[in-house]
Amino acid sequence: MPELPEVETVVRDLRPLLVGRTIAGVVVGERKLRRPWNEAWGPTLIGRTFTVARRRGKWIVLELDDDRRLVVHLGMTGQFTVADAALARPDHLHLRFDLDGGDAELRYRDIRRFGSVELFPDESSVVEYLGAKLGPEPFNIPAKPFAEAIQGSTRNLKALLLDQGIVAGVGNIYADEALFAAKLHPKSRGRDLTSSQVKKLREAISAVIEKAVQGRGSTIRDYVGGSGLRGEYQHELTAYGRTGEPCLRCGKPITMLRVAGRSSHFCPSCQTTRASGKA
DNA sequence: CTGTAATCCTGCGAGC
DNA sequence: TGCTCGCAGGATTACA
Repeated sequence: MPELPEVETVVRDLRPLLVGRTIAGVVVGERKLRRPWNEAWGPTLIGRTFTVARRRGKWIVLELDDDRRLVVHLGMTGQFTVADAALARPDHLHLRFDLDGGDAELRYRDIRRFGSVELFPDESSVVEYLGAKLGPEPFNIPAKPFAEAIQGSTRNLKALLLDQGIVAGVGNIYADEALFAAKLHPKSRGRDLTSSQVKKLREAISAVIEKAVQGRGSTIRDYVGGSGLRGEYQHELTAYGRTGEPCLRCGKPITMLRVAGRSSHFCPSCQTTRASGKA
C-alpha cells in the first residue's frame, strides 16, 4: 500500500510527535513480521530518545540519541502511528513503544505482516543496507543515469519503474500514474524510448510523486498517516483503479492489464506501445 | 538478462 | 447467509 507519498506523509506526521520523546517501554507481539525483531533490542531501547525522523525510498528511518536507527518498512498494510495511550489498541498491533509521560505510544500495526521493523547500530550500517538496493529519490532525478537505465534495458517500463534501484519510492499506483502522464504504454521496452520520451517520463515521475505528497498520499484501503489520518490523493488518480472509466484525456475506457506481475491501468488509446508512433 | 510465478499474510468483494 | 475464488499499496527468490 504505502509508496513514497504515503511513507513521506507518515514521516512528516510522526516527526513533531516523536522527536524529543523518550522510549519508556517496548512491547512486542507474538506474530512474526517479514523480518524478525530481535528480542534483545527492546530492553536496550528503554531510555533512548528519538532525534530524527526521515525517509529513504519507501523506508522510514528513526534516529536515536545513541546513534542507532530504527528502520521500518510498511509492506502492504503497515500503519505506523503515534496514538493517545488511552485509546483502545487495534488488532494486528505487533509492536508498541511507550513514550515518556505515558500519554502516547508509537504503534506498528500491519494486517498482512509484509512489513518490518529493525534496529541498526549506526548510520553506516543503514547506508550499507539500503544504499545497495535504492536508486535516487524521485525528485530532480539525475537525467543521465536514468536515461541509461531506461534506454539500456529491454525490460518493460512498468518493471523499470517498480525497480527501486532505478528510482526509489515508486510503486504500483504511481507507476501507472506516471506512465499515464507521460503517455507511455506500460509494456513498452525501455530501449525503444526516444530521448524526449525518457525526459517526459522522468519529469512525469517527479510531478506525480510531488502532487501525491501534497495530497498526503492515496488511501485505497488501509493506509493512514502517522497521526491516523487517511490520504486524499486517491481522488486525483487518473489511471490507477479506473478500469472501464473514461480516460480523462480522450474519453476511451481505461484498460487493465497484468504487466510485470502487477495490475496495470492505462489508456489504450493515448498510451502508445511503440517508441514514437501512435499505436 | 528477461519475464513469470510463487512466497510471505489477512481481508474483502464478487459471484454462485 | 455462506461458500469459494481472485485480488490487494511490496520485496525477494526460484525457475524457464
